[in-house]
Amino acid sequence: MNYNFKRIEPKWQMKWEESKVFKAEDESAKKKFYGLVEFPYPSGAGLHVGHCKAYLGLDAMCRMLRMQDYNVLFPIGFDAFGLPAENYAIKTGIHPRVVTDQNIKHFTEQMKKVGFSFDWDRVIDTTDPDYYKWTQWIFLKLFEKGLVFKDKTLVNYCPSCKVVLSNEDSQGGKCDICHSDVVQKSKDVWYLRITEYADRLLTGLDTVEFPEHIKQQQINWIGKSTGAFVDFTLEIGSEKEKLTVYTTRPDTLFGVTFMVVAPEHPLIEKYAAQIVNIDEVNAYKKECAKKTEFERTQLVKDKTGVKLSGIEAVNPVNGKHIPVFIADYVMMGYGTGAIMAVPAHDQRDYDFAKAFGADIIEVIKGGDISTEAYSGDGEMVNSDFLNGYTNKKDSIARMIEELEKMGIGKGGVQFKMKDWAFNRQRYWGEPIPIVHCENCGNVAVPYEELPLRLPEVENFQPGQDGESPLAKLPDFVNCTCPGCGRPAKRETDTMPQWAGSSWYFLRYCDPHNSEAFADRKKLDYWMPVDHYNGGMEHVTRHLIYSRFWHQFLYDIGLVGCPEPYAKRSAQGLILGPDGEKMSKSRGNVVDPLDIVEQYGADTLRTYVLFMGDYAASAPWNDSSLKGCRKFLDRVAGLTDIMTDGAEPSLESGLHKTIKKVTEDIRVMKFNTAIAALMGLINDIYAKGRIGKQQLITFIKLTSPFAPHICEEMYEQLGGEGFISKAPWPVYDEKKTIDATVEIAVQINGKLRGTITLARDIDKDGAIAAAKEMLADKLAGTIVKEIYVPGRIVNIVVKP
RNA sequence: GCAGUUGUGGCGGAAUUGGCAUACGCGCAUGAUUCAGGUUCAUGUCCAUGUACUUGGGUGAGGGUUCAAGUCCCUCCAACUGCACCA
Repeated sequence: MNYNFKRIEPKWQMKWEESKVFKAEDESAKKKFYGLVEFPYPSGAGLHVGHCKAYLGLDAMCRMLRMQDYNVLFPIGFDAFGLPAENYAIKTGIHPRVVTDQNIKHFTEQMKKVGFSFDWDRVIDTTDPDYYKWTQWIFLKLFEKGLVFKDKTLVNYCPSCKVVLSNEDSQGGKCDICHSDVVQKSKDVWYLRITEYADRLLTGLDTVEFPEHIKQQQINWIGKSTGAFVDFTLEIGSEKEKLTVYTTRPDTLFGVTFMVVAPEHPLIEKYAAQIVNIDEVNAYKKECAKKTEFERTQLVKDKTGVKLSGIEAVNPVNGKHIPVFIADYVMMGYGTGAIMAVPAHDQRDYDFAKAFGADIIEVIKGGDISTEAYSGDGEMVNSDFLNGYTNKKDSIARMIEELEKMGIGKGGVQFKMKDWAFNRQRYWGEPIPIVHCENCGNVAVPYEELPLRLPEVENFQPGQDGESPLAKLPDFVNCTCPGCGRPAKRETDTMPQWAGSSWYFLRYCDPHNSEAFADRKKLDYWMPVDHYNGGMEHVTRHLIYSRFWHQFLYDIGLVGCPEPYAKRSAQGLILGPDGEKMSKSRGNVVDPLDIVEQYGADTLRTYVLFMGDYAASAPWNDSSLKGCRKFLDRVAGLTDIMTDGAEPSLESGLHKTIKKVTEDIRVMKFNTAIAALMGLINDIYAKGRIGKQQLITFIKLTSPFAPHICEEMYEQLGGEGFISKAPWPVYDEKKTIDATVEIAVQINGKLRGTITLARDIDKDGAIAAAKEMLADKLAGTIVKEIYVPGRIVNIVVKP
């Protein structure tokens, strides 16, 4: 057959669309499979080869499963809220809606040209009011259940540009845009109480099939630690104040020689009048405020700080008076913002003690505290009732017991994960459906008023004091309070981009529902997602956020399964031909549509999946791509050597290949599946002929990778309907087993030749045959004879 | 620093989980087809040695277990990714 992809590919793409070949049925007696890929942000740059790799893996899998008679849901959509469209609007004045619609159209065309088997009737767009209505609805449910709260926090703010800056945009304490000094400004922030779900997010991992390294990243991100809260007493002149610290080693309490509080700790303002060196302290605070989080963590070695003169702390277990410092190695955002310092057994405290001349008291034997802190195990000393303990677990348990008895502390846990800051001072996002009323406080917009539509604006620049552009619209801001009917003001911030993607997999189950975010019956049928593939960059934030939303919806009885994703995988990056990460500035970007144009979508598809281990990154290679094109040319050419009857000598290889391809696609080993097909086609050409039915089997196996050419061949061979819906080949186990096997023959583990023997030969027979072959090489006495059936004979001799 | 992953030909990568290392593809070499380039086809291609049959060596380095190690154990080294003063 003459392989003309420019004619074949559009032809089949159109037929698939017209016949809705990939439409998922909401009711079916078939087994269901829900394959999910991360929906793209429709950027102006268009489809990237990275998108192609991410989608092609599951596309091949879904194509095979459909042929295996599964009811497959393989949807796609657009995560279209976000900064690029807004920044473009600021620059050009073109509304983000216009740009987003253009980009979605462009992306859709491009994806169709690659031949993904998406169900195009289920496309969703997070910026569509019919969609974000339900994003807002779920937000209000969270609000209703007390999982949304407002708090003040310090943000980086540029007084000149009047915008809130991210840490990245404010390095060195200077605004990235105008280079004026950035100040720390107190700002109201909406939080989602995700920490409430921290434990659930951890334990849920035991019930899902994620690769170990992905689980580990989530575990690290959540960052659970167990320890204790201990109350110290501060003496400030004649006043007393409780200061609670969090520690993972309460058993080292007798080794505490000073305390440290974070520079932002409220204690300092509260007792400013009593702190003798308050000027010095304030100067230090100012220094710290200038440093970004990033810089603070860079200066790991040099410990800085200031002693709080006029304040002393009392160690609750021995009554010792110890000094209190502020230092920026203690973070306000973790634990209680204050620590008890045990320099003998914590390297940071040790470094600080050396720099500031504090005492170092050993309470665990085993190290040399004259040179560094010792954090290993050992016998407890200088510790009153803990003396003699050698096991960390026991001494910690005993100390917590004593603390609780004395009423000065208790066991507790801490998480690194913080509550989720859920507002942005931006235009192009879901409006937060809250009204501020002087009388009633923060009031939810009534459910029936959703969606709260994003109003039209003329100017997309942020407003005064870094407010959202929405704050400039009196018609939007001024409203009446849903509670008391008095004049009130709307929240003008919008949700972060993570919002829309936190539940999109639910909407795919029932994308056009106007009564609910999805019909419960349909959710129960499709959920959980059977396989979710995406990038490594999303395994912490997006994956955790969406698990959290789903767990919440489960708790309030709106979804039927506790975890949204049964299985997760992550594809590796495609690097540029130079082995570096693809980027515009490097000029090493490969445009998938160029490849489709020049070589055809089937070549692109086959190559991307053949490149190497799906989960590993690999550089793009044009020559290797041509190799895949050659393979497809050879596939097309098979019709020229086709015969009516089957070629018997191909049967065994064909059945082995069915087995290999079927198993490999299921576990995402696409590269070896394609290699097996290449091996088989070499064999077919060597034989010079292939039977018609054998050829049909071969193209069915190839079709998940190169669907267009296979559809075309299937049609020419008289196949009914679409190959995409044809039954997947089944292998006959008997035919995958050869009657004879080649067995390696070794002496002392070294290969000395091979012999071909009957598969079912017994040990004696195999060894006898091997000895016969080795007759002239067997010198010395035979010590041992090993036969691994079907594999190897090893004869151990001693000279 | 901590955690995770990975080290196999000139390159991308295979290896039924302890059993013939380098499947498949690229590249390269030789030959055929072609006016020529390209394409296509055939053969070869881990390294060393030999005319061939052969014989050594070989999976980041070093050691160990085993009849047998890319695979298991110990000690290093390197690279990548994530987190990072988390008390």
